[in-house]
Amino acid sequence: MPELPEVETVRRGLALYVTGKRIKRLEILHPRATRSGSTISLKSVEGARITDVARRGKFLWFVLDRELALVGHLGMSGQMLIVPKNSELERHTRIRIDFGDKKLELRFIDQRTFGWMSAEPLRKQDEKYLPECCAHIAPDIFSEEFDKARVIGEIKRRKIEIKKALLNQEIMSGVGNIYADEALWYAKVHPERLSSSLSESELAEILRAVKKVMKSALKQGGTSFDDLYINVNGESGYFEVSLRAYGREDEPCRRCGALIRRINFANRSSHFCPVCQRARKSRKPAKKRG
DNA sequence: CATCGACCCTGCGGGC
DNA sequence: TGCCCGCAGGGTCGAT
Repeated sequence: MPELPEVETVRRGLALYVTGKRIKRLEILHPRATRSGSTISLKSVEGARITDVARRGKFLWFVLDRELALVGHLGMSGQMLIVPKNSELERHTRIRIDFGDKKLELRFIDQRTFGWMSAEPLRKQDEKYLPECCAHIAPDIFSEEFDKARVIGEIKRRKIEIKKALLNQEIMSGVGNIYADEALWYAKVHPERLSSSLSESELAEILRAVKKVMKSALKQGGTSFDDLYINVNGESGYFEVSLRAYGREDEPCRRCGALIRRINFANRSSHFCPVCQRARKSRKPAKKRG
């Protein structure tokens, strides 16, 4: 369930260890660990030196000293761990990367195999180089290229539920099911409100909430580092104590005390306060008929 | 083109 | 105790 804050936490942890190192050997332990549709063999990154670790939304990649990037997506359950080479192989280890280090190696572990790694050519986009598989992903709210007015326009011109718009990585990236629920709770907007019906100020408020929620998660996620053993666990970044909506079905809203509701939404669920987050902005008393 | 919904996958927990 | 089913969900792709 890693969303932007978790992926950024992983990126920072990885950068501490891998920057400057050379990929000596990459071993693929599961056929689904590589991105289907990728044309370049993952093994072709062997021999490359890593100059940086970059991220856009939930995608992260090793910047290499060649016209290629090693991209990773954690999917639902992916983890990237820097662990002792002689430690027992976790059951769901999909990829191992040897940097020629005597003691440590990188392991990509992914129980549900929605995650992957891929060697991707670079494509120039707005004076920046992006891996091909990330070219369609919009900038995230912390990126320099983030354009608030454009995002608000993109949301307003669509006729979809606001939560769907928040989850659409081509409008704005990095937001997943958990932080979408949280942000909508803070902004007091019902997840099923039609995107085109929202005012500019409501959308600006939602974006503020998205930033606030992810910023505070990032702050907490960034504290668990250790120079010797970097546990960059994609799932460790959630702090259930601070969640206001997600996973709180039938628990009291921390603002008004009403019970949080859960509804089905596109193969998953939405959590919201039925009182703070009205489906319509104003509620007129129901007219009696007949 | 825009939007929707099925699908990929595994582990876990509830119901019986 | 053990089986079955639903649920968790990011991204992609085919259908409408």
